[in-house]
Amino acid sequence: MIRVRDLHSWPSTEAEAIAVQERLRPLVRQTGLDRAPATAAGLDVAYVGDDGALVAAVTVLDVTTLTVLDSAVVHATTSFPYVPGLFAFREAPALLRALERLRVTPNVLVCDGQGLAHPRRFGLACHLGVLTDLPSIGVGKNSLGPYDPPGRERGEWTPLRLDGEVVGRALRTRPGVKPVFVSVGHRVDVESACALVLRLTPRYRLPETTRTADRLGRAG
DNA sequence: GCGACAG
DNA sequence: ATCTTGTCGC
Repeated sequence: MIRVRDLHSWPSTEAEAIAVQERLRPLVRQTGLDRAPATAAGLDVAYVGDDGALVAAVTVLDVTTLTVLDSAVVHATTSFPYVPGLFAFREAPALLRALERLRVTPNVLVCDGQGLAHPRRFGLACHLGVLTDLPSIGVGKNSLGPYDPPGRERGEWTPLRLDGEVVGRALRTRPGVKPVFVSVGHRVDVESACALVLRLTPRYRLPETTRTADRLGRAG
């Protein structure tokens, strides 16, 4: 089963949150995946109306058949506001609780957001990866920085830069459709991350993992 | 100071 | 993220 490492308490101010990110950043590892992952987890959060009520959903898929092997849902309330760069402090607590409820431990976490493609190189994917010590990757629908459009064909990509540093890739998963933004979360290399994303996108722009998690979250 | 800014 | 119908295209 998945165990969450108690590396820090959850801050309530932006300054504390930034301090946590800078303290955990050195723990990120980019070592390549030993072998192609057989299972992958999709994580997503749905917001329900007024306050900070949300639903964290996680699904575990067989990478070959794209069949859902396991899933978990957690209803919670966030107090941390949405601040670009501090996204994890809003969604990670509930997502971690959902991960702890899984009966099947996935080989890799596919997060809905950025990994190293983050202002302090510690996006949601890095945070979840380090706290669970599981391989993880970030697949964002939008980029935090500018990027050159990759070729029109599926599989083509361009380097994603931030502050002049390569932090990920803008990857085309569907011909002529807006690319997704892939970056390393923990214990994976960019090449393996993109290969996995392509396996998870035989039909749609977004990985099947995030699609199933998204649907589960909306269903409640 | 002003605008931009993962979900 | 979320509010939202029809419509254009494969």
